[in-house]
Amino acid sequence: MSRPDAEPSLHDDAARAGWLYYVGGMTQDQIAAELGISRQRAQRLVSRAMAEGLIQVRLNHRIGACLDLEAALRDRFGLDRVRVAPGLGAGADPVRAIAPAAAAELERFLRMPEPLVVALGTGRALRGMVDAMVEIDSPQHRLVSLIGNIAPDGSASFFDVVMRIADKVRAPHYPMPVPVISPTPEENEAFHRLPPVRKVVALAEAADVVFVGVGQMSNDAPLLADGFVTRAELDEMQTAGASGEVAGWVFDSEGRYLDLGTNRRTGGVRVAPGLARPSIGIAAGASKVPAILAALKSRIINGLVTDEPTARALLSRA
Amino acid sequence: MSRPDAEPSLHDDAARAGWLYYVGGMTQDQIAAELGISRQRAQRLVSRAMAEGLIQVRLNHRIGACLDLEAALRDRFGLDRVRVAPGLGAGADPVRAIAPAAAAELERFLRMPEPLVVALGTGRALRGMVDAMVEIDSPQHRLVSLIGNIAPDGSASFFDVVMRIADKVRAPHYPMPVPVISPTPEENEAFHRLPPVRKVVALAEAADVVFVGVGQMSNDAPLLADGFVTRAELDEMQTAGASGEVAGWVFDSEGRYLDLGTNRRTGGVRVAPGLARPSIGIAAGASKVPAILAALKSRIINGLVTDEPTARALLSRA
DNA sequence: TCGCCTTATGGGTAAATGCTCATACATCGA
DNA sequence: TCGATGTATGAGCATTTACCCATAAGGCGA
Repeated sequence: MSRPDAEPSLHDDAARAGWLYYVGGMTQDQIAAELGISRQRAQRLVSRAMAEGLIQVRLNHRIGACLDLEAALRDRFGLDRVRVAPGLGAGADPVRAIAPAAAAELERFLRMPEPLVVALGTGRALRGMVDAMVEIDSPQHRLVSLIGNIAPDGSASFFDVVMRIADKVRAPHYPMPVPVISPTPEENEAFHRLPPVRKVVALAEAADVVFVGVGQMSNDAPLLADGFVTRAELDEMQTAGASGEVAGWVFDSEGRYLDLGTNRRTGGVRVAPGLARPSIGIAAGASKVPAILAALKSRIINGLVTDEPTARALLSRA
Repeated sequence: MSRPDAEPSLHDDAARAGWLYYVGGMTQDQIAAELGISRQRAQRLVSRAMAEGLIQVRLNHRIGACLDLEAALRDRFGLDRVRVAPGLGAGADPVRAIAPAAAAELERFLRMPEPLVVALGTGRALRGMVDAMVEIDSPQHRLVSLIGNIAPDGSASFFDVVMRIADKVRAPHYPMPVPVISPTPEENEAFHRLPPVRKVVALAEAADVVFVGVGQMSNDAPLLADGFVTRAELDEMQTAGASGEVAGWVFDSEGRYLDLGTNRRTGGVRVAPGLARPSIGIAAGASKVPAILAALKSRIINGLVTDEPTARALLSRA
């Protein structure tokens, strides 16, 4: 029995209510009458539509101050693509601010007709970007992960961005079937000698465009919070000048990859600095400023999506 | 640097306020505090951002497209009630797609406490609607058929919708005890002179709400397939510009009833065009597009339940 | 089957929002 | 200079929305 959606699901109702509210400009009373439900239920549906990201809001105007910051960043770091989203005020999660802009930037590439290989890192920023994306049918592209998808506890999907994007664009996708960080260099190498892994690695290295988050290596490092490195390993790398990481690979304040600590056991593909293909960093937040700065200096990334306060901080420290 | 401390334009402020409101989820009070303005000004900026399209809202859900189509149909044809169900893909029976939506629409009326007279046509679409209906005890309403229930072979129930609905709502029901199409105008008139028939006709003409299918008059006409008209009669009416039919009454491409062919011998009640009471067409399918278009033009129906591809076709031909 | 636990529902209410209006300010023309 | 005209502002108020809570409904294990 193929009956895809015979009964209007909760999502359908929520989407409809949200549409009537935000697009149709109706009050919740009117929506309740229209759908034959109570006002409270209408309110819950509308709020659910927003919470689940069924309703997407974007700013269709470049605020002058942000444009100025973009131009300044472009000048100062020789960037190809820069987007600065308005800040949301202290205390707000900067991912909320940059997600729509990041999604728009990714969609730009996905809408190109010629087939592209898009390489992706992980992290909360990329996760937010994907959530803010619309569904877009682009089966001509290939999506490849830069970073292993096997977490320390063996679970397969952490912030598995590639899978989620692939859902939305219906494009072939290639997760990196290795541990994010292996216990020993030998085990890491063993994984990377496997032919299927070599294929994915080759694909990632040949990517036409790269989207990555940027992690700080201060005490609030995502690598530590997510259990990929121990406190001792973090200490060691901090002492050696670790400033940030991209796709799990740690670099110093000049953006030079370190040859120690977990860098000897990190799986997947390191984003090569200084290449011509677009390499877009998606990152915002005061604690990430030194890391972003370093990645920009060595051109691990040559494009940036960030928010207003982060942009200001980058310029004042540069 | 390009514009040292340029005064932020009104648009900039509006965009920023709208951003903080819709993306940041702040209250207008908080925005006012953040930007150092009065709450009223914040409110005006937010509302301006929306009015000028600085803030774009879109729905990231499959039914989003359907809602857009509904709005377009409502605009284009001045309809009161429109539902567009998501298409089920080529090859699938469109009745399957629209039946749940049609049932929901009918249930809306049946749930009303005040007694209604509901007039019904026949056809596969209405049959599907009834099958998709839940049982609902509404003895306050009366259900009346628009169309005769005597088939050419003398059998009484073909797609007899009224009986089946009545089963589900346990409401009094009034079949139209005349032939769908009589052999001669005289026989038809003889039936309609009978007092019981006149009562049913009067009831149908006073209906508070009408649900009908819409039949095409191309070579795959339901009237022909079900043996109500002969091939010769169909030819004659096609030559005269027949475009579709509602409850057995044939009309041209502008929705004007023809005065020839079987229209002179059709029993039951013709749905009068342009009345205020809801008259909901339940119809989908590529071959029905010209018929639906005609019925919409002359407002034989002022409401529509259809599916996505049909909705698109209606709009592109309109 | 019963009773417990989780989840959904609708009433009530405080907070937030949108609207109207009187007023202030500025611009422009006589 | 004065007045007229148009526009922006904030106060007050009606409407709308969000949240809390008591209760009902549904699911699940004993």
